[in-house]
Order: sequence, then C-alpha cells, then structure tokens
Amino acid sequence: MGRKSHSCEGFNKGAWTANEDILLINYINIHGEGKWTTVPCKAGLKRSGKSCRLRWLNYLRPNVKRGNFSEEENDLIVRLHKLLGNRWSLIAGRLPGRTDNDIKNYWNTNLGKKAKEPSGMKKLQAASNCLLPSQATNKTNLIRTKAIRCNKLASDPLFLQSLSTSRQKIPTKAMEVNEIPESSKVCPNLEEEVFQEEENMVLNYGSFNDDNIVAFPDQALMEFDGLMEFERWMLNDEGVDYLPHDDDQIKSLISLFDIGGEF
DNA sequence: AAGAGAGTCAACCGCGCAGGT
DNA sequence: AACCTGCGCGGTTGACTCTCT
Repeated sequence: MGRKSHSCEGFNKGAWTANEDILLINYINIHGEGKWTTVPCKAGLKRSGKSCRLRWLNYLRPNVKRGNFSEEENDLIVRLHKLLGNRWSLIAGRLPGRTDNDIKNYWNTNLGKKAKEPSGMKKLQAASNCLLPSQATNKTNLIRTKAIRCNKLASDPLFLQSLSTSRQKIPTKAMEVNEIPESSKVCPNLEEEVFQEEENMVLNYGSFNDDNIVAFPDQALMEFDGLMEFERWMLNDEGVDYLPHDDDQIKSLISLFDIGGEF
C-alpha cells in the first residue's frame, strides 16, 4: 500500500515560524479543517499535510489549554491511564482543551516516572483516591478499548437490530446530542447513560460549551465503541460471559460506565 | 561563568484503519 | 478484491531550556 505524497515537494521540517502559523490559521479560518494533504499547497506552506494537521490540533486550534495541569486533571489522567493504558487520545477526550500529545508528554515526564516508583505510585493513588492496579506493568490487564469507527453501521438496520439485545447505540461521530436520529436510539435513555459519567467526571472542567454541545462527544462515543470491543472480548463464541467480575480493572470499567456488569 | 546532564515538549515517523474507487 | 487516499494514533526524536556542579 504505497503512499503518494502530494505534489508539493521539499517540505520544511522542524519548528514552525510565526508566519507559517498565520498562513495556516488564515487558511483554516476560511476553509475549515480537513483535506490536510491539500492544505499546504493551498495555504502556501512548505509543510506536509500531517505536519499542518498536527500543528493545528496541538497548538493553533482555539481552546487548546496551555500551562500546568491542575490537580483535578492530574487525578483524572492517573485514573484513566490505569483504566485505558496509553490511549492518549481517549484520555485527552476527558480533558477538554488538552491534546493527546500534551497528556502523553505530561505522563512521560511526570506521572509515568512517579508511577514507576512504588512510593510514587502510592502518592498517585492517594491523590486519585482509587485502587492500586493489580499489575500496573502487566499490559494484559488493561482494557484495550479499541476505537472502532462505526459510521457505516450506525445506519445499518440489521446492525441496529442486532444491537437491540445489547443496549448499544452506535453514534456516527461527534454530534450534538439532539442530532442523534431517533432511529438510532436503541436505548431511549442512552444519551443520559453515555454522558452521565461525563458529567460526573468532568463537568467541572467545562465540558459543555455555550451551545450546550458536548465538547468531546467523539471520545465519549469512542469509549462506547470500546465497550463493544469489550463485549466481544468478554464473550466467547457461544456467548458465555467470561468477564472476570472480580478484577479491579473490570470493576472500574463497570462503575465508570454504570453498566452494572451487564450488557 | 561555563560546561554537562537532565528535563521538557513540539514535531516527526511509521503504522493501521475506514472509506472510496 | 485490490489498491489508493485521508486521517488519526502511539512511540520516538531532537532542539531548546533549566539546573547543577
């Protein structure tokens, strides 16, 4: 699967200049995000599309929060990392204004180091008031919530029908809560169910903007997709529940999503 | 004051997935 | 079915800054 680079050759690398930033901001303000491979040429930048995207998402985008992480953010990162592992984008979705790169760097330079030290881990646990991981270094104990895209399935009646027994809604992508079509509302109280924990955990961080749009629905929905993966993982071919309900990770996940250990 | 080492973080890279043709 | 394109993710790199000696 080869990848052709776009027609603009001789990309600049390294730190972005103020002038480049202005060009990118102006272009996106006019044309919006997306089609990153064509952005450099159209915006007059000698950068790769990936570089433009990264610069925009991690630095230039409005509402990107900079500066030190608060205690609450710190706490949330620790808890979510324990639950999700290095799923930085998912963790970032719970921290409005923070990017996955930010959190990854923060973890690697601060929390990760503390977590490696036994005493440091205890401090982190005390700060986050949560359980010690049973095997913090054992990757197999992490819930690997694979972020599946379900755009197609969301409108597939057969798939929706198959979900009727598993209480799942498959949202397509970031959207206002009230944009979710009635036909997709397999569970009538689903928005409440999905976003209740969002409210509980991060409402204090201003996760809703002025238009009452959930600021990070994408990630919330991806979490939900993760549950689908989780469900597949916990059931064998005969549908027998092999979920280790006594596992701390499982308990955490169950409580996080308020699913009562059932699907 | 200056050099060395450590820490920070923006940016790059390779890979994989989804959707389109 | 095979391939291409666009995009996003996580790991890594390297330039810059800070701190220590």
